[in-house]
Amino acid sequence: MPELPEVETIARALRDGGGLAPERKPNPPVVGREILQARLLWERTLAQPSPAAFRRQVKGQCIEGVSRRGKYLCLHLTRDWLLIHLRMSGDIFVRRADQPAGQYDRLVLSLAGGLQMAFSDARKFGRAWLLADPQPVLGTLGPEPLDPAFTPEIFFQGLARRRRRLKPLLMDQRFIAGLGNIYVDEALFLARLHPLTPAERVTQAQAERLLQAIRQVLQAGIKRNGASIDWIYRGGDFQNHFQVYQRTGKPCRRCGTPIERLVVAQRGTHVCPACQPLSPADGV
DNA sequence: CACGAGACCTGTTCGC
DNA sequence: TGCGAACAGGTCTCGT
Repeated sequence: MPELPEVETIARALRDGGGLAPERKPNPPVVGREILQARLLWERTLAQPSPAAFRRQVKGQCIEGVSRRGKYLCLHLTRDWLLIHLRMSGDIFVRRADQPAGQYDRLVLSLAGGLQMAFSDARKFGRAWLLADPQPVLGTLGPEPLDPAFTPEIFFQGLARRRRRLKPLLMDQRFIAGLGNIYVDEALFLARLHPLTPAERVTQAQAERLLQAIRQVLQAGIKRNGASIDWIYRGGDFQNHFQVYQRTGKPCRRCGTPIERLVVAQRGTHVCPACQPLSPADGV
């Protein structure tokens, strides 16, 4: 599920209060609350440290703040950082302590004030880290796409140095942080660039357009509380505004040409063949 | 350096 | 109705 806009939505709800129960009913913020107890229901969810050390260390710490870096949810505790990556099917639910556990709960924190915060994850790909220093995990991430310090010029220089195709490059979290399959497809459509375009072939003007498109789709996603598809991550609305993602065969909203689906880097990829032509020189 | 395949997992949907 | 295949928002590792 979660790409940058979905994780940002969750971070804001944890910080400011908001819809995080399975039904997305408003909840009080978890910031400022003490962690009374941790329950680990699927051990491999914890990347670091050991389950015993985790339970011992996290107990009694207070959630001082919540932020996001790339697709990581970052809980700033009294002494440590609790980093959570939702991967494909993860979500965070806040409920009253007396409410029943969710079917896919993997890690549950009991909080002061009669609340619990659950890391739920049907596919068990999600991971959590408890670290004094988050740098080893977050340090490999590329720039934040919405950071004004990340200029079109820097982006263009980065593209010019790479021979990779645009789609796998934009999905690479070391190159740029936070984009996944949905938002890459949407951004490439907006910028009218084919996913197989070699990065080094992108002109300065196209790079500017692409960065602008990336920011536009991310901001639209955040504004609509993320995208909800299938049974995972409910509450978002951005899925109703997709231009190409999962619109195979449907008419392009710009030109009417049927949207095509191809596979790039083993991921389903959606393009308008008319709006996003691939130069013959760039091959397939 | 870049790419593809396979792993890690479970659930839903589609075709026969 | 049943059953297997395909597919799903991500990332890591290995082989070429």
